Amino acid sequence: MTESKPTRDMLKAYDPQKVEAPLYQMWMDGGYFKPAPGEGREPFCIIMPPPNVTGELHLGHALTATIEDTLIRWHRMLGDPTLWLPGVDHAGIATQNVVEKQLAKEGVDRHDLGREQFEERVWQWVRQIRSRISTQHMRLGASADWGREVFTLDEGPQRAVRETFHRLYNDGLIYRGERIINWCPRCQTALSDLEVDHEETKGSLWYVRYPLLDGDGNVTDEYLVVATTRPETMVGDTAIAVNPADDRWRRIVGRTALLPVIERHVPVIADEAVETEFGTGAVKVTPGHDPTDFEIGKRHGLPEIVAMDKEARMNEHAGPLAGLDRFEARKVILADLERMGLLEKRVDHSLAVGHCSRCDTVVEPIISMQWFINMQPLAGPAIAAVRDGRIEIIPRRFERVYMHWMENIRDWCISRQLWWGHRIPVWYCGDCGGQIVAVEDPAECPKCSGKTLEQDPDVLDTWFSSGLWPFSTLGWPAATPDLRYWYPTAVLETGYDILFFWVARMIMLGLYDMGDVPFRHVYLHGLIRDAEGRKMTKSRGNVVDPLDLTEKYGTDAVRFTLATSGTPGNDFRLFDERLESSRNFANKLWNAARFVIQSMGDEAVGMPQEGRTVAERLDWPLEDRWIVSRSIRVAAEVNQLLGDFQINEAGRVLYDFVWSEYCDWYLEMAKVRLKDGDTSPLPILAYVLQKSLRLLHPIMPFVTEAIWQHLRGHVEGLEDALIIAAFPLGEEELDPAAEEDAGALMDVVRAIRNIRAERGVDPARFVEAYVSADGTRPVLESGRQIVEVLARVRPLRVISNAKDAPSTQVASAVLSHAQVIVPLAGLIDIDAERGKLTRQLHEAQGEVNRLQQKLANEQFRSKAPENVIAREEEKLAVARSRVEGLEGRLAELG
RNA sequence: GGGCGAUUAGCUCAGUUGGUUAGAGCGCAGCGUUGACAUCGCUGAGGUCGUAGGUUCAAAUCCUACAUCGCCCACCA
Repeated sequence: MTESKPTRDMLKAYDPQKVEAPLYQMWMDGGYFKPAPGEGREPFCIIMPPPNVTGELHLGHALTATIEDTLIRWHRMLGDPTLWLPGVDHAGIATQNVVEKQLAKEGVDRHDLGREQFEERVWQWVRQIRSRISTQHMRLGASADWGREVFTLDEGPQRAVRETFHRLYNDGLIYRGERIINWCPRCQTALSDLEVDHEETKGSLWYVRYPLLDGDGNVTDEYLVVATTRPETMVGDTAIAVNPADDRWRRIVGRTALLPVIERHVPVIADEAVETEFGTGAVKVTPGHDPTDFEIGKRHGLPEIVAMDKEARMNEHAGPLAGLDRFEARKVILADLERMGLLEKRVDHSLAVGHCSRCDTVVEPIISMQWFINMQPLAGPAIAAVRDGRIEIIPRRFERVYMHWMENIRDWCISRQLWWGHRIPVWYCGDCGGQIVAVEDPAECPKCSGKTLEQDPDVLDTWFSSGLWPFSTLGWPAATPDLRYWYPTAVLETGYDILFFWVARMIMLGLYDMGDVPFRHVYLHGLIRDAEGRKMTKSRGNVVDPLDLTEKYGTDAVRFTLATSGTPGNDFRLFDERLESSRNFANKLWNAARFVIQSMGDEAVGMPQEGRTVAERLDWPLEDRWIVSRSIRVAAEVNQLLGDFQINEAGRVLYDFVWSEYCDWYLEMAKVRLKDGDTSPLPILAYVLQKSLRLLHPIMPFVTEAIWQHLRGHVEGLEDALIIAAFPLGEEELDPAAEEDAGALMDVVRAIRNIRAERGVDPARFVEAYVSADGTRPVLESGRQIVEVLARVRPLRVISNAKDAPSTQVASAVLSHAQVIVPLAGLIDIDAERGKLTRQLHEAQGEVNRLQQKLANEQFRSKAPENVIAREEEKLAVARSRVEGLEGRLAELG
């Protein structure tokens, strides 16, 4: 293709707002987000957790997008066929609530509109939000294959839902029945156990007397005291229960008590579930309004009385309480009991009250006809999949959490009395009363051919369709090539807060429908908190819009911050300072590139052709060998870290390499030659720069691509776009000798700078310096110019013996491989100098002693691995030479 | 009631099979603006790795207990 000469005038500061949108467009136009075939390489697929259509994306989504995009871009650059499949979730109850709130502002409720119109109203909302969500993802740089975006209510997923329901039903795993469920009186629907948040609440425990009856049903003087936190549910009592092993109560088991207020006769029964320690050891049994009591009731065949309506108002079974709100009813019945002399006492008691996770209303346990999935048969294979490693959860500790939940799993109430969602694919025949479960809408009753069919009005829990997501998005139940190729997917990445809601169910349903796990790795990220460590919530008003951040700091800065602020599974706080530092990093990279490009002539620079082995690099200048070796090491580390999902560490390694090594040292070293008109560092500058861009691109796609496009006209052999450029693997040969030698050289520079700073030498002034360095002498000879320029030394005298340097009016430093002596007439305080050297000598001597002891230890000698011993010996040698050097310096001082 | 996480520099956090003198960012102190970057550079100060035991040649890292904070799960009504 034709190389257009890109402009060399890069802006002085990186301006994200100028480059991001055009670059994203360029990637889209290039079709780079679509999977490319990769010969013999394993496909890499991530199904994006579908954001709810309840509103804008929040920081959690930005974190998800950053982590997933990083992995996706990395694999794409590795040459793997890579698919990131985006989607959106209809989010049944949550979305319905959002739209209902809007309606409330208009003074209407959904019943005023009717089901059809209400649904249309929700669809309007969905259309609006969906495009906003995709746009936001694009602003974050998400390289998802937008052409495949799926919505949970699309035809495909709808089909998957019906198919799965049908299969589960036929296998006897879905059933309909009257069970006690969690009812939200505000949302007016059943909830699953997971949708109930338990809040520790200070409440009361009331001790109520229940008179006992004699054999003829007459009230006696005897009574029984039961403790309850919910006196209003008394009206639904159908028994009193005590523990069968409780001697205090054994004699009254079998007798009958009189339920106060209602005056119902209830039996005293014995059941193991009753704790003898609690209250008086006797409890009221209310099967209609308490899960435990429901179980007791089943065991003893007790009547079940539901004494509340859908809004949790007391109903006709509540006697004198009928028509009262449940909390009002509590007050009334307590007053009645008090008046009747049946309220013995009240004590403080704290209890966990269930609240609707969507609207925070106190949930009412209530008996209701609902659809359930029998989970135990599904949980078994899902437990096995994690246990035998077919699925790995990162971090590993969540595997235990997962196991615990799975092993104690309870049936899942999947029906919701909502209008927004997947309608339950069950029809009831008006003629024969038959129940039809079908994938396609039935035209007539298969039993009686009746035509008056009515579909179940309820919808499914929104997580039912989410549970099918890894394969419903790929075409299941159709046997599509996509499904065959991409399933099981590689990684499922999401917050740990939806491990049970979503991850666990995908695993169970994936195994059930597909016969294979839905993904190999589950990566769980932590929650983002505000700078004070608080959870971000709308009510607290501390929610941060990720797009505000990208506007302020640039997308790459936001991504880098999110990617490096925390470790898998741990919450982290978001700080402005951190974002600033990330923004500065992007700018640093930009300016380093600007310098490199400006240093180049009109001729495109070729990068070093040789260099895979150290032998090919031996005649290069030391600093070139050093930075190239470091870049190889860093590339290898980054691949390793990304493979281990340690994105934060990978980011840190790259930050340090680019800033502290490439910019702070190599660029400055290269300038020494460049200033002399020597262009020989250019190929290395270009080589390390483009390599750094490749390595950073997955985390910081915009600034790296922007630089790449500038660089392309100046450097030969760069791919058209960084997004599809090859990722460096770091497989070339390392050059440890160069790394060590360059390290020694930098130590000398640092030591001289230190001396200058401590003595207050005028920064402009050149100083004379002596370096005695036996082993590193050739290094210093060849690096003389670097030391002279970077430490402002003139001249640098490399000597073989420290004694050959002046001994008066000098400042000195003893390094592991060299001694530095800087004559500074008039600036030296001998006492201070002596004090400093003496202190260092003490430290060094201590080090020598410690190492000597360690090495003299027979246990250590015999048990520690050889390389550890060798390293300790090397350390001892270094420490000894340092001691000698320091003693020498002190002797010179006199 | 069970379980999990955190506790490392002034602040926020890294530190993944136990093995240099425990690191970074920000902040702080001193110095520095003649062409990459003040969104910068140089130099530096700052930590008995929560406490107490234990295992080990060797512990921030493994084990036990405890403390503080946070979270999850749970049918003592």
